[in-house]
Amino acid sequence: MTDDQAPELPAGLEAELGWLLGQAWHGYLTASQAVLADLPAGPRGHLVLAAAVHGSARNQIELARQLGLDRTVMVYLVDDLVRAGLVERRADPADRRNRTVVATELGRRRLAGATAALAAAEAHLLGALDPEEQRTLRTLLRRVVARQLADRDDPEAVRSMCVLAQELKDAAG
Amino acid sequence: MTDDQAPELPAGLEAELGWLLGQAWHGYLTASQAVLADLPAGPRGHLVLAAAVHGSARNQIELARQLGLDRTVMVYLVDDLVRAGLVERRADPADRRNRTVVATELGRRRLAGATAALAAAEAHLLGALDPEEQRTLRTLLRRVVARQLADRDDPEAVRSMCVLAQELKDAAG
DNA sequence: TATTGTTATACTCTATAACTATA
DNA sequence: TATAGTTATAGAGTATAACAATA
Repeated sequence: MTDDQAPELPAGLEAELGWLLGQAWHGYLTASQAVLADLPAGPRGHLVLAAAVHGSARNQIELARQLGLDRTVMVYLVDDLVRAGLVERRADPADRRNRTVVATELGRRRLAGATAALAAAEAHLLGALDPEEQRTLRTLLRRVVARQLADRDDPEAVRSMCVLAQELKDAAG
Repeated sequence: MTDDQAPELPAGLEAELGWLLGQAWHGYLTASQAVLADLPAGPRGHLVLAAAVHGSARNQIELARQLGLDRTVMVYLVDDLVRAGLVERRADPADRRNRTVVATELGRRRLAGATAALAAAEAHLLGALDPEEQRTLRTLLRRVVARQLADRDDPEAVRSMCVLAQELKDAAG
C-alpha cells in the first residue's frame, strides 16, 4: 500500500490544478449524489433547501445569485422541491413579482437529515487529511472563491489575464 | 472594499465544501477555456496533449484511465487533436489493437504555449493566496484526490459511507 | 422601460450499450 | 472469450432567448 502518494499519473500532471480540482469536484458530486439520492435535485436541491430554511433571500433571483446558479435552473430546482413538499413559493405583498421560497416543516426535517448525511460524505472525501488540514483546505478554497466572485463582475480582470496569457503564448510558441 | 472575505452567501453555506469546490472548478473552467480557446477541446485537450508529449501511455485506454476520463470521450479528444495536427495515432506492432497517441512537432510547440497560458490563468485564479499557501492548497488537494482514486476501485468504501449516512439521516429525521 | 418568473431551445458533457478488429 | 477502439444514443447540465406579469 503506497496509498498516500502516487496516483498513477503522467509526470508533470499530478500537480495540475485543473486536474486536481476536476477530480475533487467529480468525487464530491459522486459521493453527495449517492448520499442525497432521496432528495429532489440531489446536492443542488440541498443547497436551495438550506438557503430556504435560512431564509436569506427575498426572491428567486437573489437566491440564484447567492448560490452561483442561473435564474432559469432555479425554477426547475424550486419546482422539484415544491413537488416534494419541502418548500413553498410565497407571494411578496410588497412586490407581487417576487416569489419568496420558504421551507415547510417537512423541509426542515429533511434538511437536518440531508446535512448529516452530507457531513458523512464530506468526512469520507477528506478522510486523508487530519482535522487541522481540513480546516486549512476549506479556508484556502474560501479565499480563492471569494476573489473569484469579486472578479466575476469585473471584466477588466479577465481581459488582463487573457492579454498576459497571449504574451506568454507568443513567447513560448 | 471588503474584498477578502464576505462573499454574500446564506450563513452556514460559506464553508459548504460542495459549494466551494463547485465554484472553484467553475472558475477554473471559465478561465482556462478563455485562455485555451485556440486549443482543440480546451483544457481537456491540453491534458491529453501534455500526456501525449510525455508519452506515458501505450494506448488510449491507459491514457483515459490516467486522466480520469472515459475511454469513449478519449476518442473525441484525440480526434480533435489529430484533426488539428497536434498528435498522431500510431499502430503498435506488438499488438495491433493498440493506438499509441504521440505528439507531433507542432503539438510540442503548441503545448509549450498552452502550458504558459494556463500558468497565467492559474496564477490569476490563486491570486488571493501567497506562494506558500498555493503550494499548501495543491498538496492538500493532491492527497484528497489520491485517496479518492484509491477508493474508486473499492466498492466497500462507498458502501460503508452510505450506511453511515443513512444512520445519521435516521437519527436526524 | 425594467425586472421577476417562466418556458422553449440548443448545445455541451456524460454514461451506456453495441459494433469492429484484433488477440 | 476477452480487449482496444469506435460509433450511436440518451440523459443531465448549462446557456440563451423569448414571453407574461408586474413595477
